[in-house]
Amino acid sequence: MATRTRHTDRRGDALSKERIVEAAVDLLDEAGESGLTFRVLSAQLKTGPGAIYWHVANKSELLVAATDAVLAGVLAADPAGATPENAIREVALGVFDAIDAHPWIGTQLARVASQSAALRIFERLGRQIQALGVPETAHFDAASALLNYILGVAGQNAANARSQDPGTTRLDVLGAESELWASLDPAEFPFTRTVAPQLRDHDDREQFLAGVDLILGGVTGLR
Amino acid sequence: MATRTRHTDRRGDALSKERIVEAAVDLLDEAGESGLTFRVLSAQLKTGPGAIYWHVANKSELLVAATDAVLAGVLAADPAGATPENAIREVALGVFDAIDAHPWIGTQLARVASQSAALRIFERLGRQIQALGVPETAHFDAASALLNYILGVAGQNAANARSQDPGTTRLDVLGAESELWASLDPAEFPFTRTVAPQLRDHDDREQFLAGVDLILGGVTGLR
DNA sequence: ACCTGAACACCGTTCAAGT
DNA sequence: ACCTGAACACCGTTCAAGT
Repeated sequence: MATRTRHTDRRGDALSKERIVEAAVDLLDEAGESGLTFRVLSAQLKTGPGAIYWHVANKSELLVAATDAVLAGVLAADPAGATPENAIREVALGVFDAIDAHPWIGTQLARVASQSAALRIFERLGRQIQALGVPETAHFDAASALLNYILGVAGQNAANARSQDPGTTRLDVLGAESELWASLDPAEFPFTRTVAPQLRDHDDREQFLAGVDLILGGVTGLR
Repeated sequence: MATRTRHTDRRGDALSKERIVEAAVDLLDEAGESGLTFRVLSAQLKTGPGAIYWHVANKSELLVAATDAVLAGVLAADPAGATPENAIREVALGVFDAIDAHPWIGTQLARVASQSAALRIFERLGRQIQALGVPETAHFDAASALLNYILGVAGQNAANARSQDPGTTRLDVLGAESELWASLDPAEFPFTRTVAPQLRDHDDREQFLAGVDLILGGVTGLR
């Protein structure tokens, strides 16, 4: 009745896919996407780069596993929203906030089609779409539209995070971007210039939700 | 009154940013994103890798310029749609088709926030939103939602293209994916399984348009 | 079975030297 | 002003050799 398995955890530092993924997530969070290197990662795990390949096929698989690991937590619980609309907002915001906390997830989601993480988001969204009482023929398109919108925002937020100097705040970025928009050629960019002042004090999260609501509005309009 | 400039085009092969970008686009189209290398590119241009750096700051700038070059054509003409809705569909489909022809554009658009190409798409969309007759306060959110949706699809389509073996057709991919969906755990993926049969004979382009229409439906519902 | 770490085949980028 | 191409500082990945 020994509580420990055969010989793996005599010491707690035996290599495993979980430990590798965990270390990769830490590295990505601290050093960003360019900070994840098999050399740095293996040094952190006190081993050689080759050892990682015993547990993980390649870097791409490692990134997928790291994304899954973080999003698993977010998507574990069924959304508690009282209405399907609220449940969808909840799922969307969960992904949004996860990307806010771990920007590299955004890059990963935007890059890799039909990865298990994206599939799980799709499933969650679809179930709530089914509860919305719209024609069945519209379910697939509706869930797909929501997913693609979420993945689009994911990619852009990740890009924003990547281009930010460590010191700058979200407000600095918006201010600079707003000035850039205001300085565009009025003949070529009339709309963007009109909207520039709104950029400075808009809230990314609220605008993200507004987009979700526009899609929801379109879907419920089919009833 | 010589028609040729000082000494640059004595021969037509003098290096310039345009020629470099042109060669980069060709290389990206033929060999994919991983095929674009400063060594291969400079060999194609019959020069050394260092020469490129006289005209282009780095690889990232080259990719941005290549994306801009291709999308400039797509976004040059004002959309001819009779209604704002149709004009928006036209812009969206233009981007969609450009990505279909040059998948690497999708990756680029999904990766780089506020790049000039994305800004031009945003502007085009926004102008038509203004013509839609919805409250002004909604214009920014509406244009942003459309752009993010388009960029999300862009990223996924690029990812699909990247993961495809050169031989496989779109139908092969859909067939395989449909089977994968159908084989998922019914307890965990009820919605995705329900929708799996629709995947096999659905049309990416039509589903893309359906998503645009859902957002448009949400926006016009604000009137 | 699992780990080690040197070595391979690449990258993007720099820079002294040329014209 | 513009080009050349060797060299630098990295990568991901492999693999013979160890335990």
